Amino acid sequence: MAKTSGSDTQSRRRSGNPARIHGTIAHDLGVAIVSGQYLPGEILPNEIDFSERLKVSRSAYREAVRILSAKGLVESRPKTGTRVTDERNWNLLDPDVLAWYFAGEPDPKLAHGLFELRLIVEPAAAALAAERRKPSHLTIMREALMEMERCGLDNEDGRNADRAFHDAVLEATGNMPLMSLASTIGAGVRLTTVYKARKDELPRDPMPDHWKVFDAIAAGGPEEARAAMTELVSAALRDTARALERGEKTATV
Amino acid sequence: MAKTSGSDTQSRRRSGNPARIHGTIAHDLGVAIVSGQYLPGEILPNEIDFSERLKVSRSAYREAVRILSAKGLVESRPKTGTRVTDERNWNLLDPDVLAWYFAGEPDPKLAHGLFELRLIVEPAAAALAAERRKPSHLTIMREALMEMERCGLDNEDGRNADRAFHDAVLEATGNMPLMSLASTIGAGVRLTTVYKARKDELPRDPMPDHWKVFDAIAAGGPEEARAAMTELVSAALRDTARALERGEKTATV
DNA sequence: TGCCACTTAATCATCAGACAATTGCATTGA
DNA sequence: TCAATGCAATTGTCTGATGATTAAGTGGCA
Repeated sequence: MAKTSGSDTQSRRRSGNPARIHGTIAHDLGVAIVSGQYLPGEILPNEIDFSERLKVSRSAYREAVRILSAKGLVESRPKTGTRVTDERNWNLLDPDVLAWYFAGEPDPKLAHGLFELRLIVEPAAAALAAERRKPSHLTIMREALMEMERCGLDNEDGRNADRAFHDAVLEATGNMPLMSLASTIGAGVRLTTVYKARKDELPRDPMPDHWKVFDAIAAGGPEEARAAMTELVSAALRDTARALERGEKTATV
Repeated sequence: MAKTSGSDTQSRRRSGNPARIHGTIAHDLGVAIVSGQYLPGEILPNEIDFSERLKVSRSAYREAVRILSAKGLVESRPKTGTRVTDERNWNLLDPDVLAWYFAGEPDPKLAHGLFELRLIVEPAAAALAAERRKPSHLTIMREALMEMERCGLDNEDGRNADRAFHDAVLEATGNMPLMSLASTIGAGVRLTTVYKARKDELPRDPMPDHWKVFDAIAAGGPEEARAAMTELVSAALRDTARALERGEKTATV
């Protein structure tokens, strides 16, 4: 277990808040668990020993465990101790858990799973958005795309704009469960831009696809929006596929 | 804030575990928040006062707040206090949060959102399952359906079997993010059987639709499975629609 | 042998109280 | 008007003790 950097809500609150001990412990332990450093079924050292080894108070450590428990990663019982739960119980849709997954080397299998989810959800969401979007949604989408054009996808601002666009589409559906998928979809979107950052490949311009989706949503054409989004995600998957197979990755995570 | 009953992982751990104080506080506070008793932006009483009022120690109360914070419901800062976050930040895909939502009167808008999600995800999942299911998955599905037939849907066992079937379909996709949606989809499934329990309406037999899905998955026909699942969910939505509009509900939650 | 009630010890759960760190806000001064 | 400063409220962290739960062992008994 090591550093503590990360963009999850635990180790670093939403806007530059200082790291709290329970948060950093939860982050570090969470990363250790999802990366397989502690296997499901394994039992963590007891609170006293572990908190001592981590050089923190028992209460701070316990709060960290509560966080992990709330996300389904561990389960505590008297006498038995705190054990890592079966992977099936992990709440993968939790933004922090997902962030912890991608803190290290992205798992190609999970990455593929995320793309599959995008391919299922985003076209349908685009169709719904085309029917329900309000002017404010269109404004957000337009500005996000313009920001993408201005920045490009080889930097953080551009990637955030990309994610903002996809978020806005989900938001425009007015469907709360779909909106909650934003962080998951966003992780998938980010994967594209990270994997694709291989310089030796021609960086296909993603903007035309994006604008097609936007135009369809703006025009109120559900099926056109669905088709355009399908094309967009498919293209992203194609661009990423080879890198995924090889498990390759570039610097900026 | 009142009782503390519930089937979430906080107030009652997986298998008859006794309720822990931090869990019951998290449950009660969580229900109070999602039911609008505390509005987003509102600030909770400070730890000392509130824990005193709740008759629990400050540490137990703090652990409860950590749980809520991990699920995105609240945010704590020194000096400011602990405030309820914007609803957009709530992790609706978290099994506990969803359970808390439906602890009281189900919100028709949310219920509709869940059906929409089912209509998007489940047909696609059925198609994937048809391609990838293993014999073990088919066994689980078959047994779940037989259990459904044996019990009917007007009791807890039958409803659990129903959910087990839908879970198994997601499981068979081998897609981790989709599997994590099981609890969310399950909540949607449960809604059907709860809303539909109006005795004066003819209880359409749901089994043929279910068997059609099963047969298609077993036969390895993706498109047949997709179509059958679409039909199943659509029918469930139709059956539920009127009750949803009227916001009616029956006893057993 | 096989089974049940009881004991035991390990671990988490809860409590109480103190002190530290953060931070929004008022106050002050230029 | 605005920036620097100090204050006070609140959460954050620490310490140490006691209670509750429970898996596993123990012994009696049929």
